[in-house]
Amino acid sequence: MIDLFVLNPLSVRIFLMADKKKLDTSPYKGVRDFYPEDMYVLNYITSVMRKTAESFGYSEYGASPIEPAELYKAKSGEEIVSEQTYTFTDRGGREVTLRPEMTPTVARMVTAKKRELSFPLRWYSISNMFRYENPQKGRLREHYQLNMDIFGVSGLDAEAEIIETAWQMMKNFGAKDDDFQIRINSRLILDDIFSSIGIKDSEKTVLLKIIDKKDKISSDVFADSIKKIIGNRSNELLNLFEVNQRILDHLGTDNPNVKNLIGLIERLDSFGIKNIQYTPSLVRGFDYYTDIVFEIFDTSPENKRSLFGGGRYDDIFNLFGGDVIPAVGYGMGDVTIRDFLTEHGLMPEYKSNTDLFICQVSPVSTQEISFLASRLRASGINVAIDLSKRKIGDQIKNADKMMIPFIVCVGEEEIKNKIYKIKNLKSGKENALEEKEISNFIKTSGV
RNA sequence: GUGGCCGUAGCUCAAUUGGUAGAGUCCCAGAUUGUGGAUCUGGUUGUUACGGGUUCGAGCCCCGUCGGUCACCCCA
Repeated sequence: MIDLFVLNPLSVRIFLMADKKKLDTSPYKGVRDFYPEDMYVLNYITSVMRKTAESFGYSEYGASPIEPAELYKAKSGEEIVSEQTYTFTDRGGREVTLRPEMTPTVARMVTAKKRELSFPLRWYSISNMFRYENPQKGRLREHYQLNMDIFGVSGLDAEAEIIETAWQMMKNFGAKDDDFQIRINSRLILDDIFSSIGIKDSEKTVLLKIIDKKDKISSDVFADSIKKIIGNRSNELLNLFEVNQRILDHLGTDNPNVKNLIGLIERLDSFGIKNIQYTPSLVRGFDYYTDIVFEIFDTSPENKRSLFGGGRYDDIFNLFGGDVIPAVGYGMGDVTIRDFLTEHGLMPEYKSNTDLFICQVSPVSTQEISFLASRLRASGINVAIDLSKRKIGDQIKNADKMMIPFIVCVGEEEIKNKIYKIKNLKSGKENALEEKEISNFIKTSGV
């Protein structure tokens, strides 16, 4: 209840009926408010993503965050849909889900217009995703995610390009080559290894799960877990996983999947991408990836984790019937990237989008400075005027707090002489200018 | 869904074995009715997350709920 009402007994009586608790001001569990400073960072992140994606010729698409629940049930296990997503029944009895990822949506869209789209297709999207689980570092209930996909190319050209965009993305965020590592593996190579030592399909799923954890658990636990599933065949498997190269040697360079992987790494190397690491234990879930998978890893000791990743997922189009469409792509979330930028000191400094703040000095009226502001906006700069009518010092202080780079105080003198002292709040320097010079001065100031 | 740690002023944090809440900062006013960050003076910070319980007495102890954080599960 508001204090004002508490003072008045009559009001108290009236509002007792409502007797509402004070509303909580914090955001819903696991989601974020974006105050201007936060929005600035999000906008920075998405602008780098957008710029990079478009520099490779990718077109932006979008879709509603709400989808029929079947879209996810068909693809992933029933458990993920019921326990890890926001799924509910709408008023019309339809079961719907807030999208936890973009891939099913984009596959749906591509399939629907397959005949009129010109392949290969290069698409990207920056959209929010939802998942229902307890928040932890790098994983909230809502996050924004860039999705980069290339459809209609079945050879390694697609993988090479998509990984190059990921690498370029990191470079455009200011990362150096040794800040991160690109880990690559092939699901098909794992399959070949499994069949070469007689692993049954029924054992594969559990085995992949353990292999994926190899770097997170001790080698003893790893060996024991493997042994538990495949018994005495584990010796051979563990031996192969001891040294990365051993797996490739075991299958031989005539193996088409090995050939493909080596070709991809050589291609990337020729682009000047050197921070690549063949990582046989890289699995990435076990849902729809069919061949090459890759992950971008943060190499800093404090934040050793996967930043984002993706791979080839040709089979997902089976869901919608019809022909298979080859597809390679990845998803990159804003939360992990934000952590990465913070960790590596790559966060941009906040700056207001307002270029100039006009302080009002009495007896000049708000109307008079409004006219000036309006003319300046027409000349191409963003201008805010004071409405507080407080002391000049306070007006300047507020402008500075809002990180507005320039201010000008307008009073009788300025109106009479038509000369304005444009003050740079960071340096404290003032320049006396005519009105028509102001816009150009600010635009070329580099602030 | 499970577990550890945590929750005191807008923010960062104090408060002795349980004895009715404090500092810095921020904010507001003034010194300074046309120029910010400095200094000085004065001023407001609060149902100690919420709800129960134990006690003469709870910020402190116990139970529950909610939230934060980290991890597990899972990973899109």
